[in-house]
Amino acid sequence: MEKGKRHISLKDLAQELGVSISTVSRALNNHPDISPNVTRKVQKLAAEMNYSPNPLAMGLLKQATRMIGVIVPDLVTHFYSSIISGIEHIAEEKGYYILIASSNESLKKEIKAVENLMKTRVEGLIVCLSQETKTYEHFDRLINNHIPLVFFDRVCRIDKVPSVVVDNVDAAQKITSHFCKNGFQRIAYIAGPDHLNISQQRTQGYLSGLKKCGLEFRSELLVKCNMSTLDATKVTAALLELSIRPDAIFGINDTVAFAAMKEIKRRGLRIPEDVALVGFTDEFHSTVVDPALTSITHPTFEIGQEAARLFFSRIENPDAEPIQKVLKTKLVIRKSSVR
Amino acid sequence: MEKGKRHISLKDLAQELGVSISTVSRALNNHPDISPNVTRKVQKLAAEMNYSPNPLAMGLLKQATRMIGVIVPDLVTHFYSSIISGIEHIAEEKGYYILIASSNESLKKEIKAVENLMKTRVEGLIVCLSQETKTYEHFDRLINNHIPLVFFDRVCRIDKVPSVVVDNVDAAQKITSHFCKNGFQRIAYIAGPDHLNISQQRTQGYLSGLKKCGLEFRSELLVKCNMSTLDATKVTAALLELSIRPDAIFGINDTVAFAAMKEIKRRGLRIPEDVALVGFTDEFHSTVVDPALTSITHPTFEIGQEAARLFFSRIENPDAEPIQKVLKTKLVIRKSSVR
DNA sequence: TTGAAAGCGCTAACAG
DNA sequence: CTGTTAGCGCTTTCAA
Repeated sequence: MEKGKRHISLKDLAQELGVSISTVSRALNNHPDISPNVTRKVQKLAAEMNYSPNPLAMGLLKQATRMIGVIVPDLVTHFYSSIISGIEHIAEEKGYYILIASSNESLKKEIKAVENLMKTRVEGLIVCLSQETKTYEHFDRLINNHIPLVFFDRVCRIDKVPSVVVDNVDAAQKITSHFCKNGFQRIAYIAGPDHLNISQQRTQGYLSGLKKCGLEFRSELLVKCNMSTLDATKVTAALLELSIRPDAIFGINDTVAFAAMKEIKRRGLRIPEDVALVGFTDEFHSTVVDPALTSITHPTFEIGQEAARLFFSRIENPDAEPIQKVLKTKLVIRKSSVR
Repeated sequence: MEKGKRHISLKDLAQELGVSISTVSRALNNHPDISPNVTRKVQKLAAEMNYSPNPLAMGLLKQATRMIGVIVPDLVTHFYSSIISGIEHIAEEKGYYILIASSNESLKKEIKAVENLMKTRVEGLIVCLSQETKTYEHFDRLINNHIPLVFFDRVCRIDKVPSVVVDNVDAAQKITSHFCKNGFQRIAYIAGPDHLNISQQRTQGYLSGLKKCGLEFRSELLVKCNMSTLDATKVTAALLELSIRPDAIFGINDTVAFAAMKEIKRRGLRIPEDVALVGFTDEFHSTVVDPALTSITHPTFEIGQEAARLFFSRIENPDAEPIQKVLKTKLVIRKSSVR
């Protein structure tokens, strides 16, 4: 069995049976014109010889590769892996494959990923913006060419592109209220870059949460970081060194929450006695740390599924108004935030 | 720009320039026969019109899709995601894409994944066996058909298939010696299923480690689990309930180590004072738990890179003797194992 | 130096 | 009911 003959083709079947290629093709597709006899024979042989249609040939013919490109900021955090699982789940049902690329939180790599994926003729893209992304020409090009596109979590152009997000305002508000109910008064928030929708919305929820509880907003308690461990550690340190330090902190995501936790402990402060802590993380990580971290858990798998569903409805109905799915998060209360 | 004309083809370029398709093709490939003039003109227009060759057409012609199938037991742990990153890194250099499938630790899904990936005409497979996999017909078929195959971490058929593993014997021995040097006497080991090479080898390292330190092997301290959190919790509980309980435990992987940690803490025992703990995990998880977990860290990214390299040398030289790359692990000592 | 034609695997319009 | 033909985008003889 040498190279080049690993897969059998319609031709092989046709030769074997002494009929034409088109007859075989029709029989395999249950075309009504073909006699039941022939159909049966063809399908039997195809099964025996383990025939499977060549997707390259199909793709070339139909101009459809049944591939979706997926771009995520990174591949190694649970958040994205789990979303990818969700996407894959729906894609598989539809007989689609996904091609995964990571932007590594870099705009340059994101642009490159878009280009590369388009070169491979994926039918469209499902994307979470990189942290650096503030310009959108690379997506506008797709939009103008009517190439199916869906954003999730970190999104843009929502008037033109379907998207899946969680209710970040609500989530941040839940956290603030929770702190408040538990008697915390000086609630700090470590935010991300301003241009990211998730950061803006969580800030908004933080502010409205404070107001709802009748707490005054103090600008020194709202700090920004670039969501790296290093930067998060630095801003946490700054918070803890305030003349009157916060008695509660919430971090915008996993990385930030864990960095904060380490820094608080490193300084010999106790959680939650000295400083309470809440993050946005997943089930697994939250329970493995000590103290177990109260956190907002994202419905990651569902986010992926929903994004894929939006993608397919886009393929089927390209001209429909783009919709935005907003999923609810859950606040899971653990030790890190209750005295 | 309606559907079906998103990409421009050689034909488009040829028409625009009033030359034949073959001339365009040659010019683009810098064929020496073509006049420098024409070559220049063609390449200029191609660049302007943003031409990129259709990989489907190429694949059909060359019977090579430039795609590699990757099958991992799961997508959501750092270990595999990071290995995938490594594979992707090398694949990208070579202009290859990877198609990822997860077996979810199930043999049935693994077989299905092999089938599906082969149907998409990937050029070969890079695989880590599922936990359930004890039979290998689905891989033998590939081997017999000379389809490039590489295994990593959990491997089989190593006389026929190149593979990448870590030195598990050495790693387990390191752990045992480390415990011993720190004065621990009753060292327990939570192993995985017998048919997995990683489990066998680590058991071997555990045993030789004990011997080297002059410690006697006690059968009640060597327990097996199926590497699920549930099962790991159960066997940890059993260990802790022994009439004379172990003063040190090492767990075969992340899941087991964390489950053990939780169970130890749940019973009010202190780590490392009452029971020391060591695991096989990655940097991130090990430092985030409390106490920080001494652990063997895998060179995950490199494992992926190495696997991809083996894959390509397989493609280039299909008949070479398959080799096995053995990578070294590192024991990173943290609080969980030193008194 | 260039063009025409065949063929990779498949479907579909057109003829019988 | 079945075969012939053209064509998806590309490379590569073969001819000119």
